[in-house]
Parts: sequence; C-alpha cells; structure tokens
Amino acid sequence: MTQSTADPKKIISASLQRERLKKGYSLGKLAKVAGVSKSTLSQLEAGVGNPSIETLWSLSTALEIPFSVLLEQQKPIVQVLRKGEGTAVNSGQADYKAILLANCPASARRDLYLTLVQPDEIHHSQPHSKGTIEHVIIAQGRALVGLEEEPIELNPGDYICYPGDQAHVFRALEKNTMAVFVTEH
Amino acid sequence: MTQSTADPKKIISASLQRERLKKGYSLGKLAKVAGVSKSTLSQLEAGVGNPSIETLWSLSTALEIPFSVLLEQQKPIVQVLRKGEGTAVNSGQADYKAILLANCPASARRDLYLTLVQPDEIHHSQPHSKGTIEHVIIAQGRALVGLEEEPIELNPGDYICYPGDQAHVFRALEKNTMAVFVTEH
DNA sequence: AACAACTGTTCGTCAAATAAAACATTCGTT
DNA sequence: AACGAATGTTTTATTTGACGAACAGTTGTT
Repeated sequence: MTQSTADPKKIISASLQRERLKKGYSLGKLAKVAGVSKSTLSQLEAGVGNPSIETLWSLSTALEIPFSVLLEQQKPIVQVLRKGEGTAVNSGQADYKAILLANCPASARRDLYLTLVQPDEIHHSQPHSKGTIEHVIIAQGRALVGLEEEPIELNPGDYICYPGDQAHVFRALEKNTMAVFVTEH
Repeated sequence: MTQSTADPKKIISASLQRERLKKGYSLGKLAKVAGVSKSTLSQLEAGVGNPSIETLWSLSTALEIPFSVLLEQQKPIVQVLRKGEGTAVNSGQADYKAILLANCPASARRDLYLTLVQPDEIHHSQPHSKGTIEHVIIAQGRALVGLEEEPIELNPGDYICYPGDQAHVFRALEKNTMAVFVTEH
C-alpha cells in the first residue's frame, strides 16, 4: 500500500490544529495571516468539509511548513537494532544482503548527516520541533546515544532511533567516533 | 522559505500528468480508476481549477503514489562528497558538528539500510523504479560504488548519491566493508 | 470508406466549499 | 461587576468545483 487508507479529512483536521498550536497562533490569527476566513478554518479543524488545494496551500505557507506536513499523521517511540539484528530484505532485483533499519513513512523528510565526534565533546541537544525523529548508525568507535534519561551504548553497525522532540545526547566513547545521522521531520 | 512559492495549480498540473503517463494510464482510465470524472481530471491537467483534497487523494491512491508527490517538482543528478568535504551545519540549538550530506525534498521517502559486503561479492543492481535515488555512506572498508559505467572508489566517511533508476554497482574492495544505504523514492 | 472504440475537451446542472457577519464564551483590565 | 478584546462556532450568500453528457479528434479494424 502506498499510503495509509486513513481519511484525509481527519488527518488534516488533526495536523492543522497541531501545527497551529505549535506555532502559537490563534484560529483567527492564522486565518488572517493565511487569508482564509475563520469559518473555513474552523470547519477544517472540526474535520468537516473538503478543503481545496489553494486553501491548504495558503495555510501551510502561513504556518511556514511544507505542504505535505498537513497530510501525515503522528509517529512514536524509540528503537535499537544491534549489528546483525533486523530482518534481511531481498531488495527486488538487487542482490544486496541488506538490513532494513527503518522504512520511510509516506512523505516524511529525512536529512542525512555525517558526524565525527571526540570523547571529550558531550553533545546535549535541546528538543527540536515536535514530531521529529532522529536515526543514528555508528560507523566507527563507540558512543552513548539516545534520550537523555536513558542513553544506550552503541558499537559499529548498531542503529538507534528516538524522538528528536525530547532532550537527547550523543557522547563518543572512543576517539574519532563516526556516525551517520538522519533527522526525520 | 519553507516551500517554493510556485503556484500549486501548475505543480499539480505537471505532476499529475507526469505520474499518469509514467503509469501508462490514459486520462479516462485514470479518471475511472480514481472515481473522478474525466472533465475534472482534464481541467486539473490543464492547470485550471482548484482541486479538493479528496479529489487529489483519490488520484494519488489510483496512481499508487504518496499524496505529496503531486505537490513537488522534479529532481536530478549524481554527487560525491569526500570525508571532510561539505558544508558544516549549525543545527539550531544542537551543538553537533555535522555535515549535511543531502537535505530532503518535501515528502520524499527514504528507507535506511545497513550492509556488510565482502570483496568477492559484486553487487550489480538492475534499475529500480523511475525517479529513485540511492545514497551510500561508507562506514568501514573501501568500495567501488555508483553507476555501472562510472563507479567511484569510496573510503570511510565518503558519501555518494546517484539515480537508482539506472544500472549501478557496489563492489567491496576490503573485507567486511560496511555501508549505510538510503534509498529514496 | 465506414464503423467502432478510443483519445481528451467543453458544455449545463447541482452540490459544496468559501467568505462575511452575527453569534456565543472566555479572558484580562479597570 | 462591567466593559472591551480576544477566543472559536454557527449562520446566510455567493462562488466554484465536481459530475455527466454531448462534443470533436485519432486510431485501428473489417
């Protein structure tokens, strides 16, 4: 299935209100900035009606978020995959022996980073914007990674993902610890 | 700017027709499968009108593509980033010294894999579905990666991305070569 | 050539989404 | 407590998107 069969109305209803409150806008304020009427917005958040693209587009630009954010539902939790764990995937006609770490929800945005960290640098991160998820794969060295309250020790090939909207840490345990970093929002 | 200021009508007009032809559907066929009238679809592809979410949703499911694909314009090319290259990013309140390898276009889907490959295994891949892009970051060892016609030697920390809809190779040059694999579609 | 089956476009009609204003409700201030 | 300014919801009118049918244009089959 290419996308969830969920009702788009309900998704929009939820995400619209979620993003509006995240931005600290009132319903009337957002309506004014976006150039749509309060009544329209009110009904959209109530889950009734079938908005046009232009209406949603105006709202998404007013909220300063990519359009597609309004069309996706929430994501959760924390997960670790040790090297060698995970389900192997026969990737179609390709013959790679690959482990699927995380398949991508429709229309999530994943930015890729490469980091090189030293043991004396402890990296605390304040929570990012709500709904973000971070993926980390250790390439070299060892590191203590995850939520601040409960970081997990990772070795090369280990994988972890955790919500980025909570306080989290990255602490290298060896020199030149290298990690691939994927932020999902 | 969070998203291009382009007119959503034109984007939809283009992407709708692009995806329809890619799937080999006629206008009437798609309309029938999606459960929308030919006239509506005709006008949408003509760039007139302001479709409702439900209409677009029906079309996207009929085309078996994520909704957001209809809201974005085209992507290209090949790229290599050696370890140490690339623009450092001050990632907001976080203090990671991170290199941005590839920022994610709105609503692309990126699946994450971890691979361990031996020198005697040469991995040729037939082209995947059109429009896919593959990202590879070498964690350990060395490898010859990229398009079949012109693979590139990569060392730990090196990054490459290339279109996945063309024939490509992954050939490990050392034992236990480890790579992070990201397929984007 | 005539016919049938398809291509996509352009008409009226109807239902529905949008907007503006009137409507409640809560909040903060004097 | 009383007022003004917010909040978000519910009205009434108007606009407009979606449908179905009739339309013109191509392709291919007998």
